[in-house]
Amino acid sequence: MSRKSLAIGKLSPLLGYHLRRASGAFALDFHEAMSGTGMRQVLLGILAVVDANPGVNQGAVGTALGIKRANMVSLINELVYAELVARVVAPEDRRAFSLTLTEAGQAMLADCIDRIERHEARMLSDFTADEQRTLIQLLARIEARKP
Amino acid sequence: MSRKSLAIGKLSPLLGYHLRRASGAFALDFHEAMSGTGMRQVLLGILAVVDANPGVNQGAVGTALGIKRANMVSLINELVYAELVARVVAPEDRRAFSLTLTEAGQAMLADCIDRIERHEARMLSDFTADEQRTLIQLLARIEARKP
DNA sequence: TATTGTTATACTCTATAACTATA
DNA sequence: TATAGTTATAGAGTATAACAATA
Repeated sequence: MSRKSLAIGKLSPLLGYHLRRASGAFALDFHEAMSGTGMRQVLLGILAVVDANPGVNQGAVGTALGIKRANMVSLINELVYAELVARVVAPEDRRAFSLTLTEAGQAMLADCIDRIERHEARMLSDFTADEQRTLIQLLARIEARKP
Repeated sequence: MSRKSLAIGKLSPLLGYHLRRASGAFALDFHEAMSGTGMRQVLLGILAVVDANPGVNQGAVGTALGIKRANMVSLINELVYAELVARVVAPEDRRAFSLTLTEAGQAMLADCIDRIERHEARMLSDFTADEQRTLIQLLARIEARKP
């Protein structure tokens, strides 16, 4: 029965490979954790950034999260349609939209953050608090390296 | 001119968020590094696993890399069509395919690994060797957590 | 002219279900 | 009946280019 697990060869010393696999594992469990909420990783990112920056422009949210303008459109449409985000023309620049969370959006964010905390605790159950901090700090330095 | 960068709020302590962003940043630079080769992250993973396990079955490669059987089909087709992978019916199980790298496949893998090493060196230029090892080890523990 | 958001579009990755041929 | 691979299909993320309205 014991199926010998395969060698990954030249992939093993490559950080990019491990990043991809670890990120995929997290995404999969994240997806399960969100079951029933309708939320996905991108949407939750947007909710969190709008929450932290009420009145922020649509484009600025995209920039903060690495989402292209063109792709923001339908994502924001989804959130507005779900009545989680309110979108009004920005008074000081009528080209732009000013975004805020609705009450339902705030409740959704709070619920999802709860779920995510349990999901992360599950994924990281054999990591010390120190290891978790180290990991986040190292990853944050990689993100920052984007020119 | 200085555009204030936006707060990411409740995302900041979430490991999953940082994993996703760091993995995305790596994927983007990986893509540039592969320019002209026609290789992508998944395809390179397959080449590396076939290289490390000559004669391996198609399904086993998928399992090792977390790729579903159904999705392996067109990926292997691509590699066979590009004459990087040779696919023959497995002598001991005629349902299965036995995969090996062609000479062109070995050359492609070698070229891409060179490019990837430069790409990773670029992404990790301000990381010590110790930090890189730590990061890989922590990530590998997350991958292993997949049930 | 530059910027904000929009539309249209295409490619890739991933997922499920139903099928075939071998075992 | 179980497994290896296949087909068809759908959802999601991301990319580019051309456009309208506003600055």
